[in-house]
Amino acid sequence: MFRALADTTRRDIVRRAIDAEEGVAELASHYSMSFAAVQKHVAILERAGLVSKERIGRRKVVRANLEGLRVARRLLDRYEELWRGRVDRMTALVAAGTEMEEPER
Amino acid sequence: MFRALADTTRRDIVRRAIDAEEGVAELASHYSMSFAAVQKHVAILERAGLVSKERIGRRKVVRANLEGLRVARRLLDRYEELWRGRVDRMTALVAAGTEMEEPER
DNA sequence: GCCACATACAACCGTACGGTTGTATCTATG
DNA sequence: CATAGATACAACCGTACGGTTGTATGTGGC
Repeated sequence: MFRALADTTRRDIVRRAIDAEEGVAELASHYSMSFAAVQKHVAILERAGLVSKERIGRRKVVRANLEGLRVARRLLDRYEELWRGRVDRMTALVAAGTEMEEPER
Repeated sequence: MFRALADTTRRDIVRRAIDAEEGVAELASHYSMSFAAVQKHVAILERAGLVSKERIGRRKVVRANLEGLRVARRLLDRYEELWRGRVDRMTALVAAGTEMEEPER
């Protein structure tokens, strides 16, 4: 998931896939790399659940997957929760009047 | 940034860095790889602004950087904004009674 | 059915990445 | 100040990744 988002081109594809309804070839036209390269990127994004393809005529339109993006965001949210949890625990510790046995080291 | 989060070990280090106050060596003890490898991971996370080190005695304690994590989350939020913007534009389009020239083909 | 278009996939290539070991630096402690 | 502890850094290695070209598959138009 994060691995899929790690590549600049792929993040840009996701961006385009959000509001455009482009096929793979049209997407590829925006970049200075080969069609096949772009297609591989799309495949990776698809496997990561960030994008999905729908056959329309002879094209396959690439659409961003909101739910997929939400999954990634939620993972980052978890970190913030952990952070908050840590702060809470520290606060509780202080509130309980508990001193640290080994002040620092 | 996303590249830094792309590695499993690094994400785990971030997780630990949130509530633990461990030095690089202590962090390394959790993983089955060499000390140097873990240190390189920490260096990458540091360059990405996700983590910072503070000298305490002869150790360097690794702490997660909340602001860094927020940056990543905000980037993902932007995608959702784009998505919403797209929906809004479509709604506006429909509201304006504008028909698509090429319905779908 | 045939041709052109759009996508898929395989084979290959250079390079960056995750890992190793070895050596240097810095700091506390005896 | 010598030594052990903790971190930094450089050189090297295998492999996965981003890119290429070439060929196959599938769909629409004539």
